[in-house]
Amino acid sequence: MQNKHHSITRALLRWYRRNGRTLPWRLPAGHAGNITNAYRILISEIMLQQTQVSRVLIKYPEFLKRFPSLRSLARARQRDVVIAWKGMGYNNRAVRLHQLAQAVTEHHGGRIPSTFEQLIALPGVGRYTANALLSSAFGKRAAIVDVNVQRVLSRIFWTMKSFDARRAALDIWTFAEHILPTGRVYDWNQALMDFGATVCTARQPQCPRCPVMSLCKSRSSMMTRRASISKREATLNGIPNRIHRGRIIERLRSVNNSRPIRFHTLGKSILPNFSVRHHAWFALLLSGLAKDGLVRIAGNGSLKNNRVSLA
DNA sequence: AAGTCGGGGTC
DNA sequence: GACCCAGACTT
Repeated sequence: MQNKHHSITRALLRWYRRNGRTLPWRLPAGHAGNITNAYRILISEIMLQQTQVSRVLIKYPEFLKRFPSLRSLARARQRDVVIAWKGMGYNNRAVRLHQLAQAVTEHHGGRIPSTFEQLIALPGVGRYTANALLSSAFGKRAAIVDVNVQRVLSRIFWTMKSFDARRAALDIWTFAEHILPTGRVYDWNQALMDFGATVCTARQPQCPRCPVMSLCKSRSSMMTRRASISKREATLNGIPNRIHRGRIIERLRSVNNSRPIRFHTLGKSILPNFSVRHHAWFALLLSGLAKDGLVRIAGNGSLKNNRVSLA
């Protein structure tokens, strides 16, 4: 069994050397340990949370040009960070990233910390991102489990029948740490993610191109492990509230902050037929955005005369 | 443990 | 039109 792990590790590392993607935030295979800019890795990791590589590739250079260093990011106004975040989605990430930069400036002398406990204490940094930074920015031995690793490992080591998605989600971290190679951890982590993104894909896995097919528990089972049924979200006209939230932020990006937009004007730009019956719903969205620290609501008098801007 | 949080590409 | 995505955070 131990032998099998090693065979798989060897095969995937070999595959990665030949087929790994070249990405602007990544060191080439076999070059781990070179000097890396932790800030650049950080930006990539935050951007990549629930966001495809293809989109990050577009926004990454622009953002780095706008905020070349952690200090420049920490010094910036939050709304400028949110504006620079345009097109990325999940705008809360921009707020937390800005807070992170300020926390690092204040508590760590402007240097991104390099222990798990310090990293995971930072806003917007969870178990995955903390370990990804340890592995990618600091060359430490840390396992990571993202949606790719989750899928690749569960397919290789579990059959469809034996796979319990709920249990596996918890145990996969333990398992990933168990099979983590002693050396070349950085390449191994990158290899798992590239392999999941290009061969062992979610929808139509390219098993004929797989270097470990003969060792894979799920080979020939024709399974593409389906994601769990998505839940119903709160919607208006069938459009989830979070999409409307995004549209509000997008509208506010082009609003001069010294001249906040009126509640009613903002509403009409989001919903063409905006009227009184939408007021409660719209106010709920705005208060949520305010609670997240994304917008500021200046209230004077009635609801419809409130003025809104990016925080 | 379940909900919430974007947006754009793909099939 | 549903699925997918280098997750984090709240309740």
